[in-house]
Amino acid sequence: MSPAPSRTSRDAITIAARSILEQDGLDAVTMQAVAECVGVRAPSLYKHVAHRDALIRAVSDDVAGDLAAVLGSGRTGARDAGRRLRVIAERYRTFVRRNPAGYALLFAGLDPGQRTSDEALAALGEPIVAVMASIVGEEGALDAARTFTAWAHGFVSLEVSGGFRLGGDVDAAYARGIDVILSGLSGPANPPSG
Amino acid sequence: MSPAPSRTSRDAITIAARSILEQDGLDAVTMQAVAECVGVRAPSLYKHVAHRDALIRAVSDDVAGDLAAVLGSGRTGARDAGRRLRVIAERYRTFVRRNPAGYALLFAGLDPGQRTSDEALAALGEPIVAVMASIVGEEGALDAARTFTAWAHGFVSLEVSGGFRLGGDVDAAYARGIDVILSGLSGPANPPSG
DNA sequence: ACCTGAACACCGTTCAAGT
DNA sequence: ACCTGAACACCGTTCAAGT
Repeated sequence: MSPAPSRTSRDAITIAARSILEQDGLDAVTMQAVAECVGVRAPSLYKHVAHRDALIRAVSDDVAGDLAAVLGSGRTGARDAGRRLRVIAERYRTFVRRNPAGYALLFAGLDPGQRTSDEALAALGEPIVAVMASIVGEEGALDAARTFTAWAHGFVSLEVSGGFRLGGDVDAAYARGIDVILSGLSGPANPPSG
Repeated sequence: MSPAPSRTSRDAITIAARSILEQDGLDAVTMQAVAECVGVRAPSLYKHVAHRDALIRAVSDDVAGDLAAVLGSGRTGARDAGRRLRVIAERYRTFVRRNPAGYALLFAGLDPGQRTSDEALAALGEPIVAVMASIVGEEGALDAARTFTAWAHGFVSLEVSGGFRLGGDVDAAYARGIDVILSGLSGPANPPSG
């Protein structure tokens, strides 16, 4: 009935771009490649996304949403806070290893308008802050969450980008790192008065 | 005497590229922009670098060398190991904040041939492993260095890419993070038997 | 109202021709 | 032996013309 119903959608375009990104890298996410993937010509994409940067941003938000869902799900699983933190850490690492290029996108864009939105970032940090509150108390939760997040982000980033090339048991090093941080957070340097 | 002495050099080209990178981002590091910066036309660059990727790689190695020099210099400065680690951590953060785009380059290239060389990486980690050896002993040094490096890399990466948008005292959070890790490394989870 | 081919500016890279 | 203009393939983006 309508003169020309859309042959594709913003969602389909975003999914296609994300798939190409993980398979062949950011440079391969070409307007032409994405267009071919959804069965259309490149200029048609501009009916659904403003420009390539906006498309990359959409992919970035998509990844952030998935990660937040993974981290926030099943929050009632483990009883003590230490175990909950370990569960979160494992989910975090698993997600990044499965979506390395997409995850890198979350921190790659130095220019504004392309980087992840504030709400998406807050959603990512929320479950971590919640667990930390029950470990170090409310007032130290943000600092503790930052320390944990910095370590987890740094570890998986280094792992994914090939920074751990000296072998050794990387799985064990990850588990050990959680122990170090948990121990340090309740150690002498971080009394509840902090 | 010689028919045509080089009007530029690989070093000058690398320095120009690095300067453009820090000022305007990776996308601005164009063969034409670099060429203009060294007073030559774009095709002439190919007498000194194989292609753009090789130039980016040269910049990356340059940055890695500078960072290694910063981290390794003056190793005899502080007496106790904890203070030495704090000094390294501060130098690390200062360097990254001064060379954000160059530092990001060290971990951006997922494709081989473009990422930092193994020797450069080893040089970066060496002073950290050395300090860790005097804190947790030889056998736990590599693991401890990885935990510290992951945290420091993660913290400054998040900071530089705008991941800490909730305000708060970021300087204090960094100092606190060092305390947490130092405390955790000598805590109950990490006895010398490790 | 969406799709398309053609066109434009730009970039990486090659190469024959200059000196 | 290095430099250059011209050329090629490719990409992002725009737009008039189709249906």
